[in-house]
Amino acid sequence: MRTVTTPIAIVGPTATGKSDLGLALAERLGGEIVNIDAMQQYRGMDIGTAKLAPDERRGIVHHRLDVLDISETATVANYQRDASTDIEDMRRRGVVPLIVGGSMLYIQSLLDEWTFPATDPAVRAKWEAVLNDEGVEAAHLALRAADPDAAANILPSDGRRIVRALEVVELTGKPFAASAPTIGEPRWGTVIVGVDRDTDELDRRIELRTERMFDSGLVDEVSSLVDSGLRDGVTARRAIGYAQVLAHFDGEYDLAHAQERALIGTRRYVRRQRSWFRRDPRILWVDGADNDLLTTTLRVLETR
RNA sequence: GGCAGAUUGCCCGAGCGGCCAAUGGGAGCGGACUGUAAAUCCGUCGGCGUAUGCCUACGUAGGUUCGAAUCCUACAUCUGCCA
Repeated sequence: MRTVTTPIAIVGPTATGKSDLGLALAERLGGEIVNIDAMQQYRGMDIGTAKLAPDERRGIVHHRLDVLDISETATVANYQRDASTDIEDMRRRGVVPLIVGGSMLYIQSLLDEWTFPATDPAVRAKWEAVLNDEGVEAAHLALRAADPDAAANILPSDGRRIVRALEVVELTGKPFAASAPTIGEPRWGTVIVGVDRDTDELDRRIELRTERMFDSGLVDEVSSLVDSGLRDGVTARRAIGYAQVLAHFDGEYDLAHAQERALIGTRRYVRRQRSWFRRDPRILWVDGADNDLLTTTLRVLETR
């Protein structure tokens, strides 16, 4: 049974209307927002991440927003720790935590109490060097020797995940579980609401939104972020929109093409989000196009 | 007006007599996913349907051949050069 401080998560593909719903619920229920979008954690990444401007936040407190410097590496484990602290504090204060965002891994690691093995820059650098110098086959071979089960579960071409597995095995001396833990009872009894929309309609929204981002200064934003170290980091520069504008700065293609690539990247991101969320049976889906989404959502919440 | 070259599946682009429903890439669609996750990676990709099967397809129409996306002819459209 949902209580006053049971967290509510608003998840789903990008551009469906999660932020608005989050705000409406926060106003109605007396809540605060916990952002669960990896890229919106970055200070200065505003236009391209569709971040709510301070004056659009209707006075609602937002957590986990603008908490990272552009050159810092965003990590799930840090997010998990910090967001948990925020949420527990809110519950003590009698505030409803509204967890709003679309970063799939972040959501699940927060609500399913995943424990992430440690990381070590030196060890990771070592395996990354193997990956870069000797190739992905060599890295996979190394993993096969160190942890056959993990190697069997990670495709021989997936360099990123091979490196992480090698890192974990070396640091912990234990095998790396290369698959996600089973979906269980959500932490804090969190109610998970998913917002989605008809694909054609969502595609149109994404197209409009991308156009608006480029028209309203995304290029300038990226350019000023470059000055403050965007290229030095490893996470922020890969964000959709930012990566394409950077490629444009590097002369890879013209601006129109950058915009086109950003649009396509967003669309594909939506597909990955859906494919991830589809397997989570706990999600209560609502339609972002609903004329009275707040009422519908409140009704859905009452069933829990 | 003349000469030369082009026309391939949703898009780009290989193929230049049989091994072609047609290499590649992109898009689309599906999937994986434990400290970069807006990341990283995989599959699929004419239709029917699962059969060493049928149908429809390489600009259009006809022809040569046992057999054509590939050769020939005409037409259409586009591009370059000459007028």
